[in-house]
Amino acid sequence: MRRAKPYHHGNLREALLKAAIRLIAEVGPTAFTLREVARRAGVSHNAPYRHFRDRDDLIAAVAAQGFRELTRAMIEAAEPQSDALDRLKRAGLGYVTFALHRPEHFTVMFDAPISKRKHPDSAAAGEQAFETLLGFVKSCQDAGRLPSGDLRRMALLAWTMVHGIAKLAITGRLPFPSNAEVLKFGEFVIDQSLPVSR
Amino acid sequence: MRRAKPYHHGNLREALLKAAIRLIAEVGPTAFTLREVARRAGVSHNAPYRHFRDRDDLIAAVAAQGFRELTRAMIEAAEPQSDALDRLKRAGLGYVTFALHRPEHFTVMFDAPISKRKHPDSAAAGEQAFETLLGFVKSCQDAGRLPSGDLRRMALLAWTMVHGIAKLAITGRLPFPSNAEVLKFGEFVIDQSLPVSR
DNA sequence: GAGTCATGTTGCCGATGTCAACACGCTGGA
DNA sequence: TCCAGCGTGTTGACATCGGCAACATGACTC
Repeated sequence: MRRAKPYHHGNLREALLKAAIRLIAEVGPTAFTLREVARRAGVSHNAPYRHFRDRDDLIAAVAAQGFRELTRAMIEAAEPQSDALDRLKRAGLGYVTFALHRPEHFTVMFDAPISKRKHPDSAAAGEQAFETLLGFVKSCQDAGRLPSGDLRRMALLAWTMVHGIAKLAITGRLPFPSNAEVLKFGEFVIDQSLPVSR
Repeated sequence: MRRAKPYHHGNLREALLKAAIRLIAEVGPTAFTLREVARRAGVSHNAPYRHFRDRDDLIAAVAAQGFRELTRAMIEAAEPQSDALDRLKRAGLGYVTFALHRPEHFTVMFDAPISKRKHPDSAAAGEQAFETLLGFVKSCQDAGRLPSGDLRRMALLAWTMVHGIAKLAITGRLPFPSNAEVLKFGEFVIDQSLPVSR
């Protein structure tokens, strides 16, 4: 029979990360507290320091995890489509959808002051998310669905659009009552701004 | 001869607001501290409570002030132009420029969790900023420089663009080393996405 | 079987937000 | 003219937080 409370947790790092993500979703990145995370993981207030350098380090880990999930969300959203341009659009809407479903997590990823130097893994995960979006744009160019031109610039244009919508929606600045309407607006913006030959 | 330290400050509310804005610019919205603001204004740590309900209330006041300045920045940026479309573009670039020059202040305005119910003045200032942008779009429609259509939707499109650029640039996500290049990219995005008849 | 090291714990520190009680001094009515 | 009331600022206290140091536990190695 197992001890009710073994001295060593076994997989504390994972548990802390999960608890942190849930706590941030509940109370927001500002009210988020290292000690509360420890409490929820059932360990003492100092146990987290064995796995994360400090509060910011845990937050950076949360951000990195978020970027990985965002990358997957875009890929999965594009999956069902076969046309390159449709795939790009879906990926963009997947980006917005992720932000709508996990606004606090998204906020941590983009607005928490995370030093790239001190948290290179988080930065790398962020760049991979962008590279994913860039891949979809490149596919469009290769398939002749978008004008060949400065690839990076076009990807940044797409990113600007979806990010703008996501941030405005999250902070309650868009006058749309439902996520569905936000996404409809998202489609409008994407269609409007992509330089598809018309 | 005046007392060196009169018991009553005279204009403490203004002084606190200014100190808060400067402090946020220096250390960011997260590290921002009520007590440090009081210290800089030369009053005790509890004096601010006579003018602001709590920390969030002061932050909301900072945000409101920021929105007023943003509104003015857009208007002044548009000023020199006579063509309606040029005025809209300049206003948009003014929005981005404001964000680039005062990133922490901008962050407070849009990313601090400010309750609209508890801080209606801040919300009102934010809406006025949007109404200003909307006015520029309407002028374009009236002058036939933009297709007449859903005015609000078009204004939201414009807002999405400039906000997306601003946020990405502020958080160091755009690969442009100078503000000038960010603004050049901004022009590209605006030209690309505004449905000017071509 | 003993020692070593990663992993948790307890105790402590200074700083913060906020509440309560008190101090000052302007202003207006007797 | 005086004093009472009230707006404004101060002092003191408390719980909580992030983080450091010292100690406890127990798994793995030789």
